[in-house]
Amino acid sequence: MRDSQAAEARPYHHGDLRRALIDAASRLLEAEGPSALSLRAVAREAGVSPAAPYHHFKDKGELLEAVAGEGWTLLDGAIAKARAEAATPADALDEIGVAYVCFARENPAIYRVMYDTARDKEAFPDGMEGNEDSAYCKVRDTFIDAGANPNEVQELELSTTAAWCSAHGLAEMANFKQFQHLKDALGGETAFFRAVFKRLGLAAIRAQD
Amino acid sequence: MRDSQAAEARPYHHGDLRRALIDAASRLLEAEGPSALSLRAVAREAGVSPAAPYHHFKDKGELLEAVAGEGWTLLDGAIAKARAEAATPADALDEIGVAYVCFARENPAIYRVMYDTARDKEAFPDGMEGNEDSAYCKVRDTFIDAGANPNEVQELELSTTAAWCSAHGLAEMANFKQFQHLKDALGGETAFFRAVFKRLGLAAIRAQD
DNA sequence: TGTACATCAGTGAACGCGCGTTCACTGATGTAC
DNA sequence: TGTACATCAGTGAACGCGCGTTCACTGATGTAC
Repeated sequence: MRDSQAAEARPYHHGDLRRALIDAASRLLEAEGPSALSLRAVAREAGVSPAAPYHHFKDKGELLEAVAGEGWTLLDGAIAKARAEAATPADALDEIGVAYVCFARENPAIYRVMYDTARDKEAFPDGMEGNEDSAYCKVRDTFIDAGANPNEVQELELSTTAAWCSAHGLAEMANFKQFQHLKDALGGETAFFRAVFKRLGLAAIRAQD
Repeated sequence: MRDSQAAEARPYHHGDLRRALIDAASRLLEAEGPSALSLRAVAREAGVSPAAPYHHFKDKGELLEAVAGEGWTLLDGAIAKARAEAATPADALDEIGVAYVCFARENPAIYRVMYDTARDKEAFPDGMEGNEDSAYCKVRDTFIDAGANPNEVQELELSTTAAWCSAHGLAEMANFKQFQHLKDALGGETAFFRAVFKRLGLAAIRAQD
């Protein structure tokens, strides 16, 4: 207990500083917001000298990418869960959307970092493209489950894109004051998200095929 | 021509420094990206001392808000134009979306600032709420033009929200590499945007009423 | 029309700050023999 | 099992930097008389 930061008497060698730095960054992000995130602050939060992170990350950007990657993994999980628990494939489309927006609401700063780094790279993270386990492919496959023709690849991609963009847009505006009365009228934030997706009629999209 | 920055021999009193600072900020944003935007850089770009902006803006935040406000005005205009030029009200819903995303594509950094400040305030800019001329209201009224029941206020708001969120989402992801093959297949970026909105079936939403 | 003076809109130097990163270093660990 | 030594993962001081903002100032403008 000789160190004010760490609960345990921290050994000279940390054990898993990489992990600890990512966690510290996540904590700081949610507590102070993205603009407050400096490498020095992360090191401070992890109870380590400002130079220590350089043994685990090339630079600040690489740490941020790691945080974003962690976020995408969590989001993948939330989407998979929503899909698995939905009563019908058509429901699953809405419920995946709800889960997506809820994730963004619960981790707003990490969500922001996820998209900031994605925008910088002008691409979804690697996992989304070739990876059949990616969240993007899960959404696409849910359209197929709901009756979309798997052979009409282009239509399928457009549907998936449309659904994904809607969810992202809603995630970014979810906290706007202008929506408060809708949330109240519908009985809560989650109900509001669900109503928007139902209104979009994602399930109806597959009927066009 | 004694000053390297300004083309004219600049008088001691600028004339309209407020305007010039907003323009300089917009220029810098698009040229260098949002992270490069400092008050000092804006003053430099405008050919003025670092302290000069403080006669026109309380602080950096107030300048950014002014830039964002300018952006919203431009976006309003683009939406009004798209609505006016569309062949039918149903088309207008798609074309407003296309115009929206194109605006974001043409002014990516300003668009980002617009939403960053909006998110910080947790609200659309003032114009969107009570103001019947706001872009948001224009979209809502286009749904009515297209056949939505103006008395079902809640449904109407949900439709407008759904459309708006879709457009924002697409705007933020428009440049992702993963969409390149769709753009190519469809014959260009604008065609891709249009296809996504058609796929969303915004016009079909009003048919549910 | 002329002049005194208040006000306005700039200047440029300075402040303290936290940042990302580098450096020479040192303590801890693990491995070859 | 012990020991020499290479390697690893930290330290903490220092670097230069650009930032937002403040300050006392000064040149330009406009207005009252």
